[in-house]
Amino acid sequence: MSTPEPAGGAPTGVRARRRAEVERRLVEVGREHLARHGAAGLTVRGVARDLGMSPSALFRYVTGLDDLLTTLIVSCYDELGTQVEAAVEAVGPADASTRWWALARSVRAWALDHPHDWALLYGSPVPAYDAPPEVTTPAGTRVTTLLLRIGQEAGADDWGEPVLTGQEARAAAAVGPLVDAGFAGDLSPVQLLQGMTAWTVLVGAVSAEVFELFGTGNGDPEARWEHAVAVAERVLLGR
Amino acid sequence: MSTPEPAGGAPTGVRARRRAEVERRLVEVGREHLARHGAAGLTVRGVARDLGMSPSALFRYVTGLDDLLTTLIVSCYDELGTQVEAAVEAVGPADASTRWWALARSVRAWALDHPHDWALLYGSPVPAYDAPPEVTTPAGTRVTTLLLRIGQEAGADDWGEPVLTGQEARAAAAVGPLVDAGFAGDLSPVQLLQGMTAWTVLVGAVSAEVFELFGTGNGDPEARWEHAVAVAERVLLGR
DNA sequence: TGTACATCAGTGAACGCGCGTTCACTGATGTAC
DNA sequence: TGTACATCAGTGAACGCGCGTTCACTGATGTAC
Repeated sequence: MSTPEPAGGAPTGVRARRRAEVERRLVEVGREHLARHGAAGLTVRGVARDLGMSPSALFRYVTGLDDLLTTLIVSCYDELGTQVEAAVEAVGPADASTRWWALARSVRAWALDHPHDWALLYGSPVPAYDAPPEVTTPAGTRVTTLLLRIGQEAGADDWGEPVLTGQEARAAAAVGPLVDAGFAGDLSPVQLLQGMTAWTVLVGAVSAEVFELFGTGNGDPEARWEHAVAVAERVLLGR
Repeated sequence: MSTPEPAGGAPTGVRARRRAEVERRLVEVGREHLARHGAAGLTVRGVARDLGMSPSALFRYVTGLDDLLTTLIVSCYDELGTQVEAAVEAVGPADASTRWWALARSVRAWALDHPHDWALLYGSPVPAYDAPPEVTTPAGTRVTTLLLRIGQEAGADDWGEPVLTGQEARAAAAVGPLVDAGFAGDLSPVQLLQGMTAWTVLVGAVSAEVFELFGTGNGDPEARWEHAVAVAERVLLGR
C-alpha cells in the first residue's frame, strides 16, 4: 500500500496527479499569454517556455496550436459564463430589468478585464482557425441561454408587440433551425429573435467600448454603453 | 523638348509617373493581401513578391509594415465611405428612413464583400499596432458624419424624447469633447448620443453577421440584421 | 545642345529572429504475475 | 514482496520556414550650367 492504487477508477497515482496539475498550469499560462499578447501572439514555444518545459513536451498535452486555442476559448467562455451566472444569481428573483442589467454589467466587466479574451470570443475570427462547434458551443451559449430565460420570464404576461410590424414568419426565418432543434425550450420565434437582437446590441455596445469604436478621450464610454444597453433592454423585455 | 519638363509643378516626368503607378499598385496588391489573408497575414515580403519587386524596394515607398497598414486602412475607409455616400445620394432627398436604410444596407454590403477589411476597421484591434488618428480619422468618420446628418434632418421637427429618461447631462458626459470641438455641427448632445448608439447597433449587427456570432446554418442572418437595424432606426430617428 | 553631377528606384545578399513540428532518446511511474 | 516488462512525460537536437529590416551597390532619370 505504499503506492496509491487506482481503487475504483479515481484518478489517483503520481502520474495522474502530475498530469492534471500540468494541464491546469497549461491553461493558466495559456490564458496569461492570451491576455498579454492576444490570440495572434499565442505560441507553442512561448507557452512551453513559461511552463518550464521544452516545446516538444507540450505535444503530450495538446495536438497542436489550434487544439490549445480551442481549450483556451472554452476556458474563457466558462469563466465568463460562471461570472455572469453568479452576478444574476446574486440579485435574486428580482424583476427582469434588474436581472438584465446584472447580466449586462457583468458581461461588460469581464470584457474590460479581459479585452483580448473578449476579442477572441466576440471579435474578428482568428485567421486559419475554425473552432470545433461541438466543443465550443456548450460553454459559448451559457450567457445567451440565461439572457433568453430572463426575456422569457418577463414576457410571461406582458411581452410587447414585436418591434418589426408583427412578422411571425420573418422571425421564424431569422431563427428557424434553432426552434426546430428545440433550442431555448418554449420560446416563440419572435421571443427568440428579440433575445438574439438584444444580445447583438449588448455585444456591439461592449465591443464599441473595448475596441474603442469612437476613439479615446471622447466623452464617457460607459454612459454610451448604458444608452445602448437601455435600448437592448426594451427589445428584450418589451417596451 | 524630348524629356517632359516639370512645367509649373505638375507631377510629370518619367520618374514621377512611375512612382505614382507603383504607389497605386502597392495599395491594390496590399488590399488583395488583406482580403485574402487578413491583417495578420499582411507582410512586406508577400506584397513585394506580388509586386514583382525585392522586399527591400518597398522601403522606398513605405517606412515599414505599420505604415503600409495605415495606408490600407485609409483606403478601406475611403472605399466604404464613397460607396455609402453614393448609395444614400442615389435615393435622393427621400425621407430619413429611406436614407437610413440605404446607408445601412450599403454598409452591410461592403462588409460582406470585404469581411477581412471590415474586421480591420471595426473588429479587434491589430495587436502592437496603433493607427495614427490624424491620418485615419478624416476617412474614418465619413459614414458616421452622414449618419448624423440623416438623424439631424429627421429630428428637425419630430425628434423623439431621449431613450433614457431625459438625461441631458448624461448625454453631455457621454459625448462631451466632441460637442466642445464643434464636431457634427449643431447637433445637441442627445442627438449626438442617439446617433452614436445607432451606429453602435449597426456595427454590432453587421459584425454579428460577418463574424458569425450565432454560428452558421441557424436561420436567416439577414432577417436578424434587419431586426437590429430597425431598432437602430428608432433610436436615430425617434420612435 | 552637351556635359558633369545629383537624385532616386530598385537589387541581392545578409543579419538575426522565432516559429511549429518531428524524432530518437532517457528515466520515472505503473502493472502483471 | 519482488521482478520483468509496458507505458508515459519530458528532453534536446534538428528540420525547414518566412519574417522585417539593413546595407552597399548599380543604373536610370533629372538638373544645372
